[in-house]
Amino acid sequence: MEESWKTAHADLLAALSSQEMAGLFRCARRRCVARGAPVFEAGDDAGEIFIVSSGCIKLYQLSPGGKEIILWFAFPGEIFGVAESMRGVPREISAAGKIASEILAIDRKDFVEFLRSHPEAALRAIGILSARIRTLGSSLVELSADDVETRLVRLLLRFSAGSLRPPCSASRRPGEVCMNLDLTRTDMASLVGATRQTVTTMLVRLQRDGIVRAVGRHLHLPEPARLTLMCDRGVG
Amino acid sequence: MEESWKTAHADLLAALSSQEMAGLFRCARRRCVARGAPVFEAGDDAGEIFIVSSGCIKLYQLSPGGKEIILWFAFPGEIFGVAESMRGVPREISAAGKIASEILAIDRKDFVEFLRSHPEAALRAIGILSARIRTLGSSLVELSADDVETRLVRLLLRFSAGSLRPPCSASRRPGEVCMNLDLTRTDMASLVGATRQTVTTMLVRLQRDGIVRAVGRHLHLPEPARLTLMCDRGVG
DNA sequence: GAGCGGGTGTCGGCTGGCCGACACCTATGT
DNA sequence: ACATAGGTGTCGGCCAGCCGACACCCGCTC
Repeated sequence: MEESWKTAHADLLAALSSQEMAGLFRCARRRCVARGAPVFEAGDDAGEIFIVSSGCIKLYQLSPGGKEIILWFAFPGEIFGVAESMRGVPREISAAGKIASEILAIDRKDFVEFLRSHPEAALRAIGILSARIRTLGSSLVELSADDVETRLVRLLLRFSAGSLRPPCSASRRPGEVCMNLDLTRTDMASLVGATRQTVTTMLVRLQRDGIVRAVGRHLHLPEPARLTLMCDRGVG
Repeated sequence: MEESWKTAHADLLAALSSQEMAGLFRCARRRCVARGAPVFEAGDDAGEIFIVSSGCIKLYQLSPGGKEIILWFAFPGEIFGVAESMRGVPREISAAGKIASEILAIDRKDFVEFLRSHPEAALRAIGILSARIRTLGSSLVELSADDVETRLVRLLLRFSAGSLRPPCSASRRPGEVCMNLDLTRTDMASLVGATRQTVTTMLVRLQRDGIVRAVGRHLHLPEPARLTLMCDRGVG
């Protein structure tokens, strides 16, 4: 019954029979990715697409100035590396393991052939890409309209809401949600388009106000509803 | 021979036989959109997807604070309104005519059926969405890494490079490109994530430096190469 | 246990770009 | 001819957030 670890991006395989899935996986190569190790980098040939089987992959892009901007994380079940691959252009973004991970690599031509012969899967893929477009679009809007605090709060909500992983075992008060993907402040800064220092300061303030609670190495949100409220105020 | 008016987003129909295209268009309703008139708005039911047949449609999103952020423009041949429609959720963005336009509306279920029965078209659609993902991703990176001037220059290049429309008839010096989609300063500001005033100031400076040239109501870029250079400097 | 590297908290100075305000200039319709 | 509306140029005040710098803390390896 606990299906909620899946994200909106993840359901490519859901519509397939186990037989079809096996067909796709037959041409997949299993690959290990160490923490911090690159899967691909900007400029590489985009000959493969990937599926995360365990761990977490960081997708990021370097600005011309060398600053690293994290676009999103790919969790187990999600596909990544699709955009450039399906257009036949070199990689524009980079991917690396956030933690030690295991992924499946599939040749572009195999994947294309698979989509061609499985229209349902192609429609799924369209749905996944659509979701990603909306995520990016909204990030864009946030970035140019909200201040850092709001963006940060939204980030916290996003990464706890879906409960991408099982919640931590630490004591939780009723209603409290757990953000157990432990991001460094630098990661958060890079996700939110701010500096490490600013993020630190904001988080300290949020803790002081009882809006977030530090539990061991990660964070809890005692009153998610209050945070949601914080984000939506704007016009009034 | 002059095919270059098409954009990367536009080639959904390219792979189809004229017969297949006719099949798709049979279930399309032709619709006129006045300048400034809405096609759909955030919150609406996303029951249709659209194809621009003439004119130009502005796709934008309102921030909670009411600020309008332009995500992109859809030009003749391009499809829009796909993302929400393919996921079965209400519209999150809004669309309105930038100028008087004509569009085709297709019911979601007809479009899905079409994709299901035309795998090539589905693959095309995936390519189009992929391109859009990359565009949005890059905008995100720019927005959080570059200053307003750089972003503005990049915008000018983007909208002149593809020569989305035939160049203007005014005299052009050799090598000079024409940006004949006349955006207001406010539009540019909203595309670039800045205020109208800042954009104005920047543009005046760029004109003073001979980097852009005002021709009647729109702009020319005498030395596009120099602009490209401006954007790429960063690390060095 | 010394040394080191990566993550964190904090401070002050500086500034890009936001905000509000105002004057001007062209269309457009009446 | 006038009015109204939308687009443009410019100014000064102001502040959120950037930048550089430094001190601390923890876990790691040699």
